Amino acid sequence: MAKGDSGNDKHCSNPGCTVTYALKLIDGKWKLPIICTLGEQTVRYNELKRQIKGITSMMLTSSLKELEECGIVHRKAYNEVPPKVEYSLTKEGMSLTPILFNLGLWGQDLKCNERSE
Amino acid sequence: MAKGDSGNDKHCSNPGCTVTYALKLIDGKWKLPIICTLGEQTVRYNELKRQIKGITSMMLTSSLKELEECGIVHRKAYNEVPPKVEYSLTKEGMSLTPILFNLGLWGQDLKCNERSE
DNA sequence: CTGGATCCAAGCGGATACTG
DNA sequence: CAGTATCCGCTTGGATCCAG
Repeated sequence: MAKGDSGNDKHCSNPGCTVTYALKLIDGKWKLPIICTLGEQTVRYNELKRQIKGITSMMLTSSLKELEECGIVHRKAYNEVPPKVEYSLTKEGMSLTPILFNLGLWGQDLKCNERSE
Repeated sequence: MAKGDSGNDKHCSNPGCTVTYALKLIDGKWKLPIICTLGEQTVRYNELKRQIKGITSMMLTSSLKELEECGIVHRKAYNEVPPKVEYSLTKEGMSLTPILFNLGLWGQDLKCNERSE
């Protein structure tokens, strides 16, 4: 609609391709695990790292930063020693959940069909 | 549930992470454009290539193959000379559309909030 | 017309070590 | 505790050429 169009976003004829934008926000190996781990709770950095098996500090930090920048995750830092930072989903982040749930149902459906090949 | 679990799919606590599976199916630069271009129609290979600006034969072919293998796209080849192959969405593919639409609405919402930063 | 094969560049993500 | 910095391999996708 405004600027920021890099050339070929005309394909997704239906919603104007905020779909592509949305998918980009949750793209990357760890975004989904982070979002799901947060859920309705407020979780500290190291607690996230502990619960999400296999993630490194770097990936956790950078993923959280991206999720924060686009408004999915809220970051609250306490000025204490030792440091304490809590992460939680924003209301926009929480509104993703039902959509992902539907997507999951759809995926489950396709998974079944796969077995009949 | 069966085999095929590569280690850490336990994160997405809600639907069991068929979400991750679903997202993987539509992952890649061209899957979405292809799905949206197909829509309700039946489109030939070269017509797809023409409508999806920037895609190469290779990416179109491989993307279509993956979409076909997972049951999103239907491929119908006519044994003719010159060759004629038509692609269309399966009913599972079409059932994705409303979900993507909701995802698009969600993305649109986040896009607006972005401007206030 | 509908692909397949090969080569190559860029980016994502992993491993490791370090810091306030 | 909560990150940062650097290096590096692997995967994704693009360019080009070839084929039935």
